Amino acid sequence: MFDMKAIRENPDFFDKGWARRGMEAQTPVLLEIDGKLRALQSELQISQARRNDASKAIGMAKAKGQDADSLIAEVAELKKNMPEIEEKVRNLSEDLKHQLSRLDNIPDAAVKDGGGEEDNEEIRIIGELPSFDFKPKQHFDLGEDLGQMDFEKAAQMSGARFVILTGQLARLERALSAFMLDMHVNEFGYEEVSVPILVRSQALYGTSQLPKFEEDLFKTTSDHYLIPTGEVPLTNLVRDEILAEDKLPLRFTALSSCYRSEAGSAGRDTRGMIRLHQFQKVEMVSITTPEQSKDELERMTAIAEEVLKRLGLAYRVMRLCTGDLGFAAHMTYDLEVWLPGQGSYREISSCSNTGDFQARRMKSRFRASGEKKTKFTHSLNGSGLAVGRTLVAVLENYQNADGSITVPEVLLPYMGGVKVIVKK
RNA sequence: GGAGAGGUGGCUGAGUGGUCGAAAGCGCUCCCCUGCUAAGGGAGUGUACCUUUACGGGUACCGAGGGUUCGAAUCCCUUCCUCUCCGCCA
Repeated sequence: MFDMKAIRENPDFFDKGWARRGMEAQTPVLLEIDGKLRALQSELQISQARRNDASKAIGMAKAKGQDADSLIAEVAELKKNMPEIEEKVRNLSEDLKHQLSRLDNIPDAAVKDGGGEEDNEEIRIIGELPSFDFKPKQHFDLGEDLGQMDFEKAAQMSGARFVILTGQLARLERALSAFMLDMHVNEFGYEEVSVPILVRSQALYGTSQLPKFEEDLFKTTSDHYLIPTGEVPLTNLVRDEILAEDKLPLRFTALSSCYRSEAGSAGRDTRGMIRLHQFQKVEMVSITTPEQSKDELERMTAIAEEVLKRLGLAYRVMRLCTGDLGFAAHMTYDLEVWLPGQGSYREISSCSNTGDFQARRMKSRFRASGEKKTKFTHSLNGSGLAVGRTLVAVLENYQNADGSITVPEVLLPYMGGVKVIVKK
């Protein structure tokens, strides 16, 4: 969401930004609505001011027992046109808000122009690809052979794109979550939060999944939505807040289930745990000042990378090009982990700086001490990491010739003595 | 689910149709006084938008959205939320 005043002052900047995403110039329409709206607002305000003055005079006259009929008649006359103007103002401001809420964030200058995934920039490649003296299997074969990953039972009760983990694999998922959370909380200053999974539309509007992407969400009969990411409740923690500058940055982390309808991805990643309707994710969210957000994105990305490093997983860091950048994102780094079974890199984390884009939507502001004016905060979100996909990565990278899985060393404290996951 | 009560500024809490953006207290900021901590005195202290070179002026907002009225924090309707009791329940 953007400040209409900023658009008014520098329309070229915005049109150029949107052009980089392949969008047409938006400001002519916006400026036209805005111009009409402000003209009518001024007109309305003049009438309101006169009405207020007259009403006060009526009050005073009546208090003194004087006759006020002529004043009342004057206001009645004045008010003849007001409802019409009021309605126009209401319609125009709703229209403007609607238009603004559907416009993508402007990409950072550092983001490369591009059409899609294929144009993303490779920033760095970390870790050595593991070598096997046998043909590495994919995670679903490994999991099913271990007898602890069941897609059929899951399909029976829930349909496609669900999984059931049992035994050591269920424990491994829990271990991964706990390992990640402990790291964020104990070493990197994140506050752990336990969040609602069901939220109302306004929360999703704040983080900008709504109004444009409703089809990607699950909705309940009580008009709640299931969160597609922990970003939603974590970022909404500062909705309508005016924070003291010295409290920033705020850093939150949460483990949550995430729910996605995967509308439009029929046929993609149909096998396995890569793309499910429900998955676990450890999310990081930072609320910062405008000056801090650039560095905070690097910091957050580094923390997500640290999880992969400690797990001994090879990965690469991609900076998304304009064509692949999410709606709310100003700049995004994707972390892609190496999956030897699949023989490719797959996204396991996505860290984004949204600038003040979300903050404007949810009115999250801060004030420097002594300053009178408030400013919008910046918000960032990143996976640290997607737990389900991390489990996939561990299985494929730590598989042995006999189909067993060696537990990565950092997870041992969480595995209750289990060093190797074997068939039940 | 049933029955009630209530949502006011950073906080507590007045205010049931008229000069209320809102008393008072607390907190906070600045100043004064007091030979350092304490106490006291004075001034200021919501958000957003429009307008103005500036000083300033205007509008809206008392959970949210409608309505009544010359005039609404106050009356009416809808809705969300909170609390109490009962029921149910992890």
